[in-house]
Amino acid sequence: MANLGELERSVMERLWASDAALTANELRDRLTLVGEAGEAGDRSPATTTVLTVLARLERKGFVSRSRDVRPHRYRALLSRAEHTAEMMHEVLDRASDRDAALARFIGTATPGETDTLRRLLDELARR
Amino acid sequence: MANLGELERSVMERLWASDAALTANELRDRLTLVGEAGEAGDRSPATTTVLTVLARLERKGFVSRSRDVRPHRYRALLSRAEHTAEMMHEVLDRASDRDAALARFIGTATPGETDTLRRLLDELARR
DNA sequence: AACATGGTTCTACGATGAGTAGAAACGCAT
DNA sequence: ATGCGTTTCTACTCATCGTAGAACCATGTT
Repeated sequence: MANLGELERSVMERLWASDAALTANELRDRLTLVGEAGEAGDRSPATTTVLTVLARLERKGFVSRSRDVRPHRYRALLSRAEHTAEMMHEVLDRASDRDAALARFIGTATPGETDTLRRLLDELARR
Repeated sequence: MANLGELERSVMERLWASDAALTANELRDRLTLVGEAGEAGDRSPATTTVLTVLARLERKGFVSRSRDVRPHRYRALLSRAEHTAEMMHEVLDRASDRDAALARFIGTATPGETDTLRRLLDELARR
């Protein structure tokens, strides 16, 4: 799975943050590009820019589009959590020495993360 | 951390697989590009190509180079396991809802993986 | 000292991906 | 039929990456 660019990621972020499917214009309004150094106020990208990015995200399988309503509506295919988990598995699967990688992962995890993991594994066992 | 290209990844793979630091030529010998469709036999990239890639990997902080020996020797700065764990943490940190992401991660992990995780967390607690 | 030889750096080209958005085509309400 | 918002097409720029020749450099040999 190809990695996303900066604007693509921002778009996904807004889609993930919204329960409802959004239109290109709604997305444009929610997007704020970081203003250039010598500039005041942040801009938004043009609507066509957002549409281009959405088309690419659709082609890559990250968003789906409702073509039956007139301003097309877009939504993320996976939740942010699902997407993150998938990425993590992908990274892990790419490593040939999974156990060593997991050991490192646990070894460098925060206490909060290890707590969460313990709880999750317990729940899993209890079922 | 920028993601790696295909050749860059192959080079890292050989460095990870080798205990000793390698020279550009040793790496070239270990690299086998997938031969083109209408071709027989696999080729290796030119040595200069390998050197270019190594310079880029050095700039990106993935490999270190011994400049004091004449054929320079290159080695990976992180082990494959360390690198994988770092990637996983990076992905996880990028998600705003970590617990949900971890839940999905555990929910879609293989039994082997959950076993390993349990063992690791036990060890961690026992210490 | 001059040279040969292999190693390294410099430079560059082509391909691809991503941000950007105008121009053109489209669909629908009036 | 016209107009307006929406969508697609096309295209430019920039960065990255694979690729490698040309030029430069270090070292041992003659």
